[in-house]
Amino acid sequence: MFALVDGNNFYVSCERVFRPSLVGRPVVVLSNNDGCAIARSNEAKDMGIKMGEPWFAIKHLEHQGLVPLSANFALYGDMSDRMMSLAAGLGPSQEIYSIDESFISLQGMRGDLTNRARSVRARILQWTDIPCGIGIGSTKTLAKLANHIAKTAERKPGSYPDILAQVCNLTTLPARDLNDVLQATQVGEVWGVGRKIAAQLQEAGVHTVLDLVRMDPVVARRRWSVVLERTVRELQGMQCITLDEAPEPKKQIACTRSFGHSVTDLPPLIEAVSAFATRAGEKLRKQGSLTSQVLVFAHSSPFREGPRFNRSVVVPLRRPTADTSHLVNAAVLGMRRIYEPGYKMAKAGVMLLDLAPGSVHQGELDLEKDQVKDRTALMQAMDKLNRRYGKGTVHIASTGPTKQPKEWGMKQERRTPQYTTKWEDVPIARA
DNA sequence: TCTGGGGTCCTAGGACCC
DNA sequence: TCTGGGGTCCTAGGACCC
Repeated sequence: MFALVDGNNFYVSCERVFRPSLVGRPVVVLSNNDGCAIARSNEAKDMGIKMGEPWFAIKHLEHQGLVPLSANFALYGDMSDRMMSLAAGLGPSQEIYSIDESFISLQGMRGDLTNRARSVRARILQWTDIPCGIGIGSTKTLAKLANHIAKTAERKPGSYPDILAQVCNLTTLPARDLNDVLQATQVGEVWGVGRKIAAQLQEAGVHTVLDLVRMDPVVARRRWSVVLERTVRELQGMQCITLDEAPEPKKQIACTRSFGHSVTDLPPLIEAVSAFATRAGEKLRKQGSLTSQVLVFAHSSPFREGPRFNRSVVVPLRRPTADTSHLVNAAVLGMRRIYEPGYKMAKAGVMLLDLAPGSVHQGELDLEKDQVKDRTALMQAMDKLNRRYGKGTVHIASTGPTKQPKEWGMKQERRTPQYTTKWEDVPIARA
């Protein structure tokens, strides 16, 4: 049996912790460059704002009280750590699935699990100020579904029985009530059923979750895929997806950004991919891997008129490495290769592919020992400085004096307020 | 004028090998 | 002139997730 603990409107809730005046008001958190809405408060959802909607299309709602905020990912990561450590108290093992969600195994747990979940939810709210929903089911897919019901029952009274609000335990629901709940839920709400598959299922007469539960898994596989077959079986209570406590290291690492305004010249593109390669290298060293292929891409805006540009190139490295200077060189080489004047670039990025375990100096066998030490020490020093003083404080100079991101039209990232960087610094509210 | 970023898994088809 | 069958690896693209 599994529980899924999920912070409500997570980024908005994090902002409200430090700005309580935003409680009860429509709030959106915007992506990089304030491009589009990536989190919405309930009030903002009620205004009809969709996930991912561009800011320019909803800007007029400011007159109606909509509050836009630039994202502060450092803060959200910090709040996430606190929420996760409290959620872990629900059961013996935990899988952190995303910044605001974790699955908890409830295997071997005795007693009233619904009550236990309610007290964990209350503790998270009291200690972090983050409201969350908890769903319990016999498989991860059912726990996800239960979580959806818990949040929807709270946000839209009458959509489901009130008793299921905030904490929804499907394992203790009488069969008839369970059927009612499944019938009241659209098939597209199921974890693993996206827009495309949902449309195909509707076409085939499968409208509600109840319809999907009653589908023959063999049919699901034949007409769709093994993925849908697994989903159907999970909904039927057969565990196909296991808890992943310690996720494998990433198989690829990306750093990509849209520009604040279009970029046509080569030098700013080179600076951009240099910065991306630097960031990607930090992530690479953090998980203890080496890369042997660097992919560089740039493209024009798919939303704008004009000549389209969309190119990428994979630059092989002489040997696996995690050395920022090699990554930057490869990224610059790649950008020079794909660049062509006359196009308005809207986005570029660097991806590290073909990752393998290893530390930075393993790829440097041809260097003298002292040089290896220097290299490693240099990379470590850079990582440390950047952690302490903020991303991009130090980086490899690839084209002379380095510029700040804002010169290619990007906003500086918001930083975690100093007083929230450590768990111990946070005053804990007492009952 | 203005439209996020970072991942995973699965499948089909081609290249290549014996 | 006749030209198999099976396996693996790689890549691109699609669908999904938050």
